[in-house]
Amino acid sequence: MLLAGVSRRIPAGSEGRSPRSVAKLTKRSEDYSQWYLDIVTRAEMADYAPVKGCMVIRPWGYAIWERMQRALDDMFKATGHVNCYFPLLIPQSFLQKEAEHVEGFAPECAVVTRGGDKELEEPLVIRPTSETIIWAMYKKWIQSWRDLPLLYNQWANVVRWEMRTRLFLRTAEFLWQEGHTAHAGQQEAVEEAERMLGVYRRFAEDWMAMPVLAGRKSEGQKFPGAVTTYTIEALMQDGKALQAGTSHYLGQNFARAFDVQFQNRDGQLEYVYATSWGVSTRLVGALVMSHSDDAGLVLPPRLAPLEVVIVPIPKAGADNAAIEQAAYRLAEPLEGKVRIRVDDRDNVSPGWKFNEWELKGVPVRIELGPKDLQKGQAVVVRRDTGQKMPMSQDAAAFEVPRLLEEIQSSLFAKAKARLEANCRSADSYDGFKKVVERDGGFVLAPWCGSRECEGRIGDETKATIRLISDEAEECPACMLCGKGPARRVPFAVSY
RNA sequence: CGGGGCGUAGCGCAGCCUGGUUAGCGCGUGUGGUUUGGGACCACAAGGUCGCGGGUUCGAAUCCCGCCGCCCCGACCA
Repeated sequence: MLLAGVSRRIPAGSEGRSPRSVAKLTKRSEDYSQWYLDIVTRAEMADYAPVKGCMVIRPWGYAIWERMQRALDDMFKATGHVNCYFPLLIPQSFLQKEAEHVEGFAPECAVVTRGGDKELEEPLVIRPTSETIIWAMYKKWIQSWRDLPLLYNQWANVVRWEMRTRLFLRTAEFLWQEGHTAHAGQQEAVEEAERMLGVYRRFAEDWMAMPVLAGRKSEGQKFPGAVTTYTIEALMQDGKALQAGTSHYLGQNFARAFDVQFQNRDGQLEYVYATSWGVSTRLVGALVMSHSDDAGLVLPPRLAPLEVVIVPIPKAGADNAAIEQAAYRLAEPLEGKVRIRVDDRDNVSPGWKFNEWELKGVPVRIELGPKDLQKGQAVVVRRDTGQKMPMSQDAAAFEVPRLLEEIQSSLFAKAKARLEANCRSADSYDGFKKVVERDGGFVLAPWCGSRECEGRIGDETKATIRLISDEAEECPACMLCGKGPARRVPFAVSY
C-alpha cells in the first residue's frame, strides 16, 4: 500500500517511462564534444528542433533551469530587484540609436517585416537583448533623482542568429534573465554592476559547485555599448574556458542614446547611469561540463531536479510487496526535506534503473532488496564517487540530507582543485604557445593592454584574454611586443 | 560562407558500386508469460511517401540532373 504523502510518480522526464536506447555514451577521452552532446540528448535534457540552431528544452533540462531560476531570482530580490516584462519585438530604429550597440548586434538579428498579410512600415527586430526598448521606456518613467534607482529584471527569451550552434551552449534562441538598472550616480551604477557579478559568482560557486575567475573584459571584448563589462569565467573539463555570466556598467551611453535625463539634487539635468547583467541557459551546459563523467550527468544536489531515488529490488520468492512498502517507508520522513522518489516501475530491471538514474545525474541512489530488508539496512550510493554505503534504514533518514550537502561541497572542492591545477603561467610567447597547446586551461601571461597584441595572440593561438583582474600582477614587458608596463592576465581557448 | 560526412521503421545501420521477387538486420515499441542486487529472456505482433522534385528504363532505394535538410570541423558570439 501507498504511504501517505509519498508520491509514486517518477518526476518530469521519466514519467513511468519505458527504456529506450542502451548504446553507451561516447567517452570523454574519445570525443569530448560528442560526449557532451550524448549526455544532453540521452539524459533527455534537450533535443534538436526543426529549425536550425534551435533546441527543445525537455523536462529534465528545464527542471534544472527552473532550479537555477529560483535560486537566482531569490538572490535578485534579496538585492532589491523587481521583475517585469518588456516585449519581444523592438522597432529596428531603436537598435540603431546606440552606435556600438547596433554594430554589435545588427549582424545577428532576426527581423520581422510582415504582420498578418501586410508589409510593416518599420521592421521589428526580435530582441537580441533589451537595452534599447527598456531605455526607451525609462525615458517616460524617469524625471527626478527621486525616481532612481530603477532595479528591474526580466526573465525572457532572446534570439541571436548564430552561425554555429551547440545545445545549451549557443543556440539561436535562448532563455535568460536580463537585469537593467538606472542610477543617479556613476559610483552607484559601477557598484551595482560589481554587486551583480558577485551574485553570479556566488551562484556559480554555491549552487552550481562551479568555481570561476572574475574580472573585467578587455576593451575589444566588451558588450556593445558598455563602458565596462565584468565577467565570470569557468573552466570546463576539456580545458576550455566558458563565459558563464556578464555584468555591464553602461555609463550614460544608453541614457544619451534615448535622451533619459533626471534632475539631480542640485536641480540640474543629468544623464542617467545604467547597468545590465545576464545569465542564460548556457549555464545548464556549463553545469554538464563541470562535473559529469563517462556514465552521464553528475548534478550538484542543490540544482538536481531529483536528489534521491530509491530503487526497490524485487526477487522471486521474496515478499516483494514488503520491499516496495519499505521503500516508501524509507522515503516518507525525507519527503519535504529532499526531492526524493521511489522508482517502482516493474517493466525495467534494477540494473536498468541504476544506469538510467546515473545517466540523469541523480546525486544519491538508495537500493533496497530482500537482503537489506532482512538486515534492516539500505544501500546508499553516491553518484559522484560511486561509493556504496550500507546503513540502517533509520540512519539513512538522517544521513541522506547530510550526505547531499557533503556531495555538494565535494563537487565544488573537486572542481576548484581542477581549476587551480589548470591555472598555469608563462612569460615568453613561445612558452605561452606551448602551454596553450599542450595543457589548455588558463594560462597567465604578461600583456601590455593593447588591442593589437590581444588580437594577434588570439589569431595565432586561439587563446583569448578571458578577463583582467584588479589584482593582476604587474610585469615589466608584454610577452608579444615586449613593451611595458604589462599585467599578467589569464588567456584560454574558450567556448 | 568554406571543408568533411550523412539522409532507408522511433533509434543505429545494411542494401546502392553491378537496376529485377513482397526492402532487410539489431535495438526499441505493443500483448502475454517468466524475471529483476549493474542496461533480463521467450513467444507473437505492429511499424517504411527509401529526404524532396524531375529524368533514364519494361522496371529505380540503387543510374543521371536539380533542390532541400541535418551533423561535425573552421570564420561571429551569452
